[in-house]
Amino acid sequence: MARIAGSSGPRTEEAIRRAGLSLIATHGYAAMSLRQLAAEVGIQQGSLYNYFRNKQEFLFDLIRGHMLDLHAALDAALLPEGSAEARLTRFTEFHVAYHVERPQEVFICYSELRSLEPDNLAAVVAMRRDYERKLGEILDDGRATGEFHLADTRMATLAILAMLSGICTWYKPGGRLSTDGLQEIFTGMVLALARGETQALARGEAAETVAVPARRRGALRAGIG
Amino acid sequence: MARIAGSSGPRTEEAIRRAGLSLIATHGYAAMSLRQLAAEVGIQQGSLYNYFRNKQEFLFDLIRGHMLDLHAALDAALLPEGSAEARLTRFTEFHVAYHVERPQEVFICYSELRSLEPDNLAAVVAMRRDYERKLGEILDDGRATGEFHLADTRMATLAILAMLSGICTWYKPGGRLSTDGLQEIFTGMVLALARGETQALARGEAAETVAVPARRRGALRAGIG
DNA sequence: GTCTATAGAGAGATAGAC
DNA sequence: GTCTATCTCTCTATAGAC
Repeated sequence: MARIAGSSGPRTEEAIRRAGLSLIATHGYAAMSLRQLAAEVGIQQGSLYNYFRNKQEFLFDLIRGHMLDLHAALDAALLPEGSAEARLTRFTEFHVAYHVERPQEVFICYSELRSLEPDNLAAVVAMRRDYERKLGEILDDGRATGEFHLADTRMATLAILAMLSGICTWYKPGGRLSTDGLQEIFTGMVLALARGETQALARGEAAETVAVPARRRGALRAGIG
Repeated sequence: MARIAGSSGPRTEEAIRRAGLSLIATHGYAAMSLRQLAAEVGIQQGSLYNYFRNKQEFLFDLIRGHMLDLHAALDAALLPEGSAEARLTRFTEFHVAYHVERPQEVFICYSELRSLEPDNLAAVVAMRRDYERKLGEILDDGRATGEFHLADTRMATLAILAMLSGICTWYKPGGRLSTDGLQEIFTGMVLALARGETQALARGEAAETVAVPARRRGALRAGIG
């Protein structure tokens, strides 16, 4: 990635941001060296410190910035009123579109929580709780009105978010499905899940206990040492 | 973690395995140093090389070993015949139980794929494809028999696996729900999702385009430099 | 099989010239 | 704002005594 010599602060900052997102999403925060990052941007490693105080702060800025964007975008997209089904549909459409639009940032926000120092982690977790709460309220409302039949709205919240957020682990631009197509398919699945009401039927048919066998022995390379 | 001095190969091996799972699940492969690992086991860092040739091989052994266990356990648990609903129920019960039983290993198998070298990654991805295929066949069969009404069975496969595998990111032993309780709740949600058939209803109500706003400017720390 | 000691490479971060 | 140079630390991996 060649670079025009000379000063160009804002452009450099944006280039660092983009290169960082890409490198962290691909290799992980701990595995990305600042030398790699600088090379990708086309500057020297020491110059990075004009843009952050240390590597941890860089990660936190990326994640916090994304969370702020996400919340602002969600608040703008959500329906303030309407049926729970309509609101859940809107939530799902938004969530899918956002994940398709910025898969790297979303992925990092899940996968690099472990790399945040305690204070930074706490700040991000609080924002994430808030996001979960907004979905949880829709599900609770829908259960109260009888639109949804969920055994456990907290589990449903986690299940729906995991299902939708999984998109950023496999989505590639230019794939078989458009954003619209993905929204329609996932909206259908989420609504079906929330409407539920048929939980008990099939379970009796296969309700023997499913045991998980014990771990194999000698897991590490046999024959060494 | 104190240790009885002297030789004890098999016990040391198991201790390394367990400490490695814990450290990698907590901090990640790249962030775990072999000094940390050795300290956790109670041996010196150089001694680890009696148990693996290098750090990468250690990771691959952990992941491959887990995938072998997982496949063997799934094959033992799956119903060879029966309705698609019964087979999907059984699949879900198994998957939930396995994730509750070994959350660390499962988590590593998702989160550390990025840390595998190309050949090792290819081997693991192939095993994972096989696992997805087994779920995909159940969904296809159910759609053929009319038990399931899914717009896209490939998306449903990914969605169900993401939803179930998310368990290992938040499950802690001794929580509010037992394994049985989780199996029942998740089986209910998976079956409701698969039965579907109501996709188009609510969508018209909230079908305006949901736009994702542009990225904020100045994402990195303002005012530095 | 475990230990001590160390080689050799690469990491994050800083200083000062331009 | 960027560069070169370097400090200091930690990392993986190896060698050889016991």
